[in-house]
Amino acid sequence: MFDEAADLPTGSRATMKDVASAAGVSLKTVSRVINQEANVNEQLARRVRDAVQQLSYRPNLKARSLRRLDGRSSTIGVLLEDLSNPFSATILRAIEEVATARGVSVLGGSLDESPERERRLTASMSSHRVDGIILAPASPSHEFLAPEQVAGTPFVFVDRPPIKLNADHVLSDNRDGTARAVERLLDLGHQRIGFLGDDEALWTARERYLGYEEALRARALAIDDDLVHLNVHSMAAASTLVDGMLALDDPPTAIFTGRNILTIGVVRSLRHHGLESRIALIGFDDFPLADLLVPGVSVVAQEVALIGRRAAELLFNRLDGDRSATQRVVVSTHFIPRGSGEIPPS
Amino acid sequence: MFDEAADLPTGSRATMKDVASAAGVSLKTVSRVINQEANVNEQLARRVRDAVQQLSYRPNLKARSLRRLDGRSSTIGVLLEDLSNPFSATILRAIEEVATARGVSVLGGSLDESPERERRLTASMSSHRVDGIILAPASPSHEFLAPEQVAGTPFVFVDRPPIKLNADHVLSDNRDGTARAVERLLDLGHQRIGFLGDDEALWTARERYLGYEEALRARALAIDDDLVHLNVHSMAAASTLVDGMLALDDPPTAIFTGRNILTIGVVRSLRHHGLESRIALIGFDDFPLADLLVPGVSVVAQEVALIGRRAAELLFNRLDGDRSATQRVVVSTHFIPRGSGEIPPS
DNA sequence: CTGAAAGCGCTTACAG
DNA sequence: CTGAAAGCGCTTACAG
Repeated sequence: MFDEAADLPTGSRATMKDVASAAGVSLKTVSRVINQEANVNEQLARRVRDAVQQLSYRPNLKARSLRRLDGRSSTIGVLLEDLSNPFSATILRAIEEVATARGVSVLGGSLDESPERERRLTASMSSHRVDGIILAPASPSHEFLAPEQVAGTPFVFVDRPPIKLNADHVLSDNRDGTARAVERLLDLGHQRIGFLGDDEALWTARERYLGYEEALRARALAIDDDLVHLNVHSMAAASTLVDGMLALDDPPTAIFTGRNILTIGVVRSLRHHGLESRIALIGFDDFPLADLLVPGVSVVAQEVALIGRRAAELLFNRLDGDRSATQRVVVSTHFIPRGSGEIPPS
Repeated sequence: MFDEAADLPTGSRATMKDVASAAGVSLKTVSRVINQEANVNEQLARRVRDAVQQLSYRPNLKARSLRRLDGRSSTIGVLLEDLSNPFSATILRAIEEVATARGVSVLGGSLDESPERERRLTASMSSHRVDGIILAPASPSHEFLAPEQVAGTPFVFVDRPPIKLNADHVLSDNRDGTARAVERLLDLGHQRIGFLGDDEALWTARERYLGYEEALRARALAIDDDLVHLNVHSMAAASTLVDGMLALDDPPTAIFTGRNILTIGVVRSLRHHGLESRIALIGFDDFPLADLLVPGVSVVAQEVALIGRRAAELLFNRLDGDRSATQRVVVSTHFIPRGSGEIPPS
């Protein structure tokens, strides 16, 4: 079983030099065969390939990229919020698809909304000399990445735009998607529409709130502070806030949630009060089984995989030499009616 | 904004040599400071640190690992089924946690049940000279990895054991977990329990079926072929098969599903027939919102993050020099009662 | 405590 | 078409 590697001591790997002497040719000839350069005698090439097989030789990319003029490592860095959440996981997978097709590997990392982790992991990626970085940013300023950019590492931001840095980015149309969904509720006759949103420090949370505000303003409706809650971080907090809104003298007839865990919190509260079929609900972000709940939960869905793919395409375009102006790509959200968003005011 | 990097031409990075001349010291002194070796004059060290800052210097890990005796790249490879599915994503994240704490980066990849992709991506990891590989395998034999192992790359398998290769692995107790859940149904008085399972080629699918068989045998109950369906690949297929079982003269009073998407297919079918509160259901693998369905879906849950963590720990133990015998770690599943599994036969 | 030389495994730039 | 020498950015092994 180990015969093929018997020529080398255990624990060490064949080098190009080993292949060269096994094949009885020079180092350079092996390099030519490995890199599929033209003009190699077929007989020599054969001997080289046999030796490669024999020794289980694997070219050392670190040595290659150290010497190559372009210095490419065939690696990109992908830093997202949390690789275990479906949003980040889907983006990573979409990027991986594009990268693998080009023979490029992906170094992944989770930032957990920590600016400190963002600094540390971008520095680490930089030490690995990745060819480029795709980043769903966590920090309030990306000035610190300017030296990396100048040194030649292209950055593409996803989900949130860069701040104090000029770089390509791919975003969802958070504001428009929200405004159009809220308009639907208004069209059904709802006048009192609650809003629950995530941390105001997050660009996406602010944009979604602005979409809500925009839709109400367009109908000349005032914002009722009793119905608006920002900085809601958990499912439980969302439930509690809805409990409170339902106890108002003039409770909402519809609710819009700016994030899927908040949507689920609202579903729990409405169920608890037996109101899930009386009060309308639309959530931003789709989630699994939303269609199996009763009623099905209507959502503004993001094209998550498309966001990842576009980001990867932008990055590889830059690596292919595209020097044109920085791009902002906006990926459209789409509304999925499932029942909860189609309930009229009662 | 770019002043700090002004000393170097755009598109190039500072090297240790640049830092050395900026600080007016030798290369070796810079190396000492970067690697935090003792016995460096504090004044020189300061000058070096200033120059590092000034030039935005980042040590080049590729060059470092090329020269270092241990050859470590501070990178591990993680190849899973599909980085976008919650199971793989959770494992990846758990591994990342352990790796990051040690300053090690993670190269991730999806195998999509393709043996060819497994070969290609392990070879790619090998070319990147990762320090070790964690693998949820897709191929029917892992003999081809023996040369990599001999060359010194440790492998840890997750979710499924290695075949024709001796390597550490971390598994769930698929068989026991299933047997114990089916026993619960038997204890409730169920005699006709349907089983829906995934592709028989998958080790986990076979184990879960064996658990079902074991539980029935222990009660001297015969397996009824009309109630057992293996090689069920999709939610829709599961629904259709349940439709068929329900039309039998002697339909099942309970169903066990070997995978979460099959569980959801069964829920759909039972609902369609209005039987979700009449026929018991237990699924292998938890899924989001299982508790929000009516009735809640009882499941055999895996400790997914723990599987990832254990795998990472095994791998780093090997990298730390552990030469003891190959280990099999079995992580216990646990039953979560939510209602659907507690329905008695009618 | 500091540094000059050699070498990791490749590719580059030249010769022949 | 093939190969010997130099060098990528570091660490190692020695001197001083």
